[in-house]
Amino acid sequence: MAASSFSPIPNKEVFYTRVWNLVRQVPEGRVVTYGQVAHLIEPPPGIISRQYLAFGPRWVGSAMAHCPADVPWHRVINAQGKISQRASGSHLRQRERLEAEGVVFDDSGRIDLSIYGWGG
DNA sequence: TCCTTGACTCAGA
DNA sequence: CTCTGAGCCAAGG
Repeated sequence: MAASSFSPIPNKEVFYTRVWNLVRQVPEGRVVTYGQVAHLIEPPPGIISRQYLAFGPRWVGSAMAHCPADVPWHRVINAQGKISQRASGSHLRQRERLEAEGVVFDDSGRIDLSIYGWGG
């Protein structure tokens, strides 16, 4: 009933902010996976843990789709250690930025998370 | 309001 | 190693 007078800030907005805040803490030359981000941050209140486990990583992806310019979005990759190719074509610049930070790619275009993974 | 698309991950074959 | 299906959310037209 309280939501009739004004537009309340969706929990997803808070979730996005937490995602951006965590990504900003990723040091240069390190990478982190979507699933790892979803696991490190605190999920919004009222969220079902089962749904969070299933779609948490996708929410992180949605958050990165609208992340501010100061967020090192290029340091976020998928659990396979590879860069997700997207229609925007920004994945090309993502690899370019990572290589500029000293990240080495495998012959298959995969990054060794044991070395470049955040906390690894 | 319905339908389509999407920066994901895991398990099984 | 690669390929497929399930999960059942969010944003835009």
